[in-house]
Amino acid sequence: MDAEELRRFRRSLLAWYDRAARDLPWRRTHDPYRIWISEIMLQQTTVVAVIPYFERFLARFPTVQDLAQAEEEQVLRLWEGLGYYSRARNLHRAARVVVEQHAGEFPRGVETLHDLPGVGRYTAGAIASFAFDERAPIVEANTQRLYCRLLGYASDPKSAEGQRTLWQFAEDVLPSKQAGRFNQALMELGATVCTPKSPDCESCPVKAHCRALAAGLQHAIPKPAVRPETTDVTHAAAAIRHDGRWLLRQCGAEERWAGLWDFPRIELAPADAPHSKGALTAARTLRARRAVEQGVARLTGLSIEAGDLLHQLRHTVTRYRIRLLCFHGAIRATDVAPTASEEARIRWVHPDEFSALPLSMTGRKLAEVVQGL
DNA sequence: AAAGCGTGGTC
DNA sequence: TGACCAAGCTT
Repeated sequence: MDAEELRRFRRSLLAWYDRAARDLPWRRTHDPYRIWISEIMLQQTTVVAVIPYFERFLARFPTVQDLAQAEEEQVLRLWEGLGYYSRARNLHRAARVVVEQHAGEFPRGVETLHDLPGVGRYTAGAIASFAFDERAPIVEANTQRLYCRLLGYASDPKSAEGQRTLWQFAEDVLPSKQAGRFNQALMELGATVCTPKSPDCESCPVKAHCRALAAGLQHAIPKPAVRPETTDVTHAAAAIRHDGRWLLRQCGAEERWAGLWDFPRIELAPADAPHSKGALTAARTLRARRAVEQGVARLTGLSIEAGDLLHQLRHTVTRYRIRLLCFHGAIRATDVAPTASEEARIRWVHPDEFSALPLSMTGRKLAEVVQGL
């Protein structure tokens, strides 16, 4: 676009945003802390899912100081069910950086923001422009799709060349004033008009500037990403009660759901697991029980006996379809002591206290099952 | 630089 | 039911 077309584009977009903008909680403030929280929560997550988490999180941690002083486990507890839990751990770390290295004052400037844990190129630009009105470009899912269509960019937007092209456009298109509002308008257009499946080009305020529409390619652009196929896996867990309390274990740093609590759970070798759609034969059930006994011993240092199957469930996560077999379990001997590191990761929990811990998805589902026992 | 990381909604 | 998608970042 030449300078004149750029001016018309900006004017049309802002005029549309004036009447079409959704009223979202994080659009009612310029507080960088609140904007930061919202941006982290919104990473790969829908607006509808985020809103209740956002309100609850801010009520519990109104300032960056409150967040920095909290225990990580309490931060994770407010994140439970939102997914991508490294976001919560990074958020907590970053709050401590802001308090300790920036005197509790949120840093300005894309580069300083980018240094915070969990803040990448997009999020740094978002905070800088929304909170401080800096002229910082952004590219995320909505704007990536929008820019691709406006430019008629038909190659892979995720490639190095694609990213160079899109970030360059994101910068070129930004006005020198009201950059934050303009970035919001770009995203809003992508989210509500220039949508993935059936873009509403008829009512688009900038359709006159869209190369994809001019070529009739709005459905073919952007080029869809190739997705990895999902793999079937079987996990086995043990539900072990002692004095009315259940044995839970905190997932380790290298595991899925790191930092969250779950019933002791292992992945079964294919030989010990039922075929993905097949029935669980007696022989395989027995092998799964032996495997979960060994697994619990390794994870907790406790000797247990696995009994009948208590519950089965399926859960899909990223690229794995997990089939979970949960067995009743009983402590075999009381004189076995976990090592210190195992000890730190296991807890006997009364059902009334489940809600005080951040639970993994499988932990949450099984907690619900054992509530009724 | 490719792979890992969650969950819920929609079509 | 399953594929697709959502205000990405880290290693």
